[in-house]
Amino acid sequence: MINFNIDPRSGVPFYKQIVDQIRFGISSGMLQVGEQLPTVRALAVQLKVNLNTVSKAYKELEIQNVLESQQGTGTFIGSPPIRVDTTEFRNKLKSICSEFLSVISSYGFTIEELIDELKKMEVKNESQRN
Amino acid sequence: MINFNIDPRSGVPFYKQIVDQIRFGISSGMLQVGEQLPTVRALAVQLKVNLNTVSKAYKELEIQNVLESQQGTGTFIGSPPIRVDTTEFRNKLKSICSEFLSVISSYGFTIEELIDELKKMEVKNESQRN
Amino acid sequence: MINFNIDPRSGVPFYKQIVDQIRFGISSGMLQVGEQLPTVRALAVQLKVNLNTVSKAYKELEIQNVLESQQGTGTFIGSPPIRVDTTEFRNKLKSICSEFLSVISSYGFTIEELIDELKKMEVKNESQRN
Amino acid sequence: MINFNIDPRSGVPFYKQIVDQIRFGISSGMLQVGEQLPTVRALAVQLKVNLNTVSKAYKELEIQNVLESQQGTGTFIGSPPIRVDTTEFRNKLKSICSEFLSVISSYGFTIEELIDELKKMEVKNESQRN
DNA sequence: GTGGTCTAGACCACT
DNA sequence: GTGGTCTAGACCACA
Repeated sequence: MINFNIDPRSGVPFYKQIVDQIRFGISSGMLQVGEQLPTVRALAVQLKVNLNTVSKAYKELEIQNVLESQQGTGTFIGSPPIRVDTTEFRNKLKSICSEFLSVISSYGFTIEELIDELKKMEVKNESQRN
Repeated sequence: MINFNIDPRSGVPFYKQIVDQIRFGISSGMLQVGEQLPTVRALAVQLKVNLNTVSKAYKELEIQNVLESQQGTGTFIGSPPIRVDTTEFRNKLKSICSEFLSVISSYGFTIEELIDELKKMEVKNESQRN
Repeated sequence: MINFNIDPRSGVPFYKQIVDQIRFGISSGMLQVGEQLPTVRALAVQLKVNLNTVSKAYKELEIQNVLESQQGTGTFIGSPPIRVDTTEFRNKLKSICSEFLSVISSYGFTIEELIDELKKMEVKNESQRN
Repeated sequence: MINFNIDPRSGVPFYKQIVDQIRFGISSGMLQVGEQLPTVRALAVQLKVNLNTVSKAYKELEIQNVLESQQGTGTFIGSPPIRVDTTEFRNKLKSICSEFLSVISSYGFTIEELIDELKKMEVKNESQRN
């Protein structure tokens, strides 16, 4: 189960925030394979967003085989996809990092501080998983 | 001097790619305080984008006091801002990291891979600076 | 709500006139935190300027954290920033005043006339706020 | 005699900064009617700006009858113009004030603080004149 | 319907 | 030749 949460001020599209939280929930172990997600309607009410917004998020994850919908029963976590390690994929990582560094440098943080912060989070995540 | 480069397929707005590269150039030491940037026209031609797009990028950085433009003279790297270290600031780092982790995990990358990638960039910058 | 108004003969850029009026609206209490501004299209039509011009004005204020835009939703007044009171800040006020005095004196106005005019504006704002 | 001074970071055009300083010098009593100004060449060297820039400033003030040039002898302060108090003029004051308030509010200052600062400057100016 | 981005092309202001 | 502004019109992303 996830504690969903939308931040309207982050600039990240609502539907994408939902997508990200589900993906993160899975990769962090908070969401298990086969587990049922809240209904579109329930989540929309909870997050105070439009029904279409939640629907869009679920649909995107279905297309990517992260979720599985069964008519009349609900939406469930699918089995984890096999990781394909193409150069295109590695470049994606680089480009995300580059953009990210731009953001943190606009706040005056250094790469070192960033790595330190990420390491803290890494440790925290591991302890949660055990 | 920077080797500017636009990737039209990345989905990132052109003007933002320019902003990112300038920010990255400054934080990595490739661009020095007072250094002149290419003219808006020259960069527009080089990147094969419209003049306004470059102008928009320069303008954004000028508002944020990263660049300084003088009509009739050119655009230059401004002096770096003084770092104010409040708890609010540290929290900002956490929230950015958190959002960022959500993005990378949605692509299936782990925190470890991310940190490795960032360390590479850090080393690269340092060797460039010397 | 503001009664927007563009003076094409003032020499001040259109987008800047919009920026000024929004800023003034906020500091005078005419615009409240969270309040929605006219849509870019609506304001463009009303002022008979191009959509991009309004967009540019909104964007500038968004970069400065004065406004918050949500794609698909609208543009809203953001919360005011926390005031940091350094000596550097006080000096900034002096330098702005100095530059300003230079401008008004170039039109033949005296400091006294200026202060009178500012006081009128101050009073006007207070009565509007009640 | 004036201590001329150009601030490239202020955003105000160089030639306008010169114009403003001369006008302010006159209205504050630092420059007296008939007094000779530095030659175009001398001022250009002193301020490290282009010769054309100083020339443009002097020419603008000549047109407005603030300065008088005598070929071969130099440039002098002319007699003060008669103040014409049209409504157009009063509106100009209002529009300058409005723009100015926008600037100070972008730094988080209030009208009250501004008026206080201006009053201080008023007193200072008067004591200088006596 | 909302904001975001981009182009092509024009004209202006400043150095 | 430098940056600054504006228009008209197009297409995209989001709620």
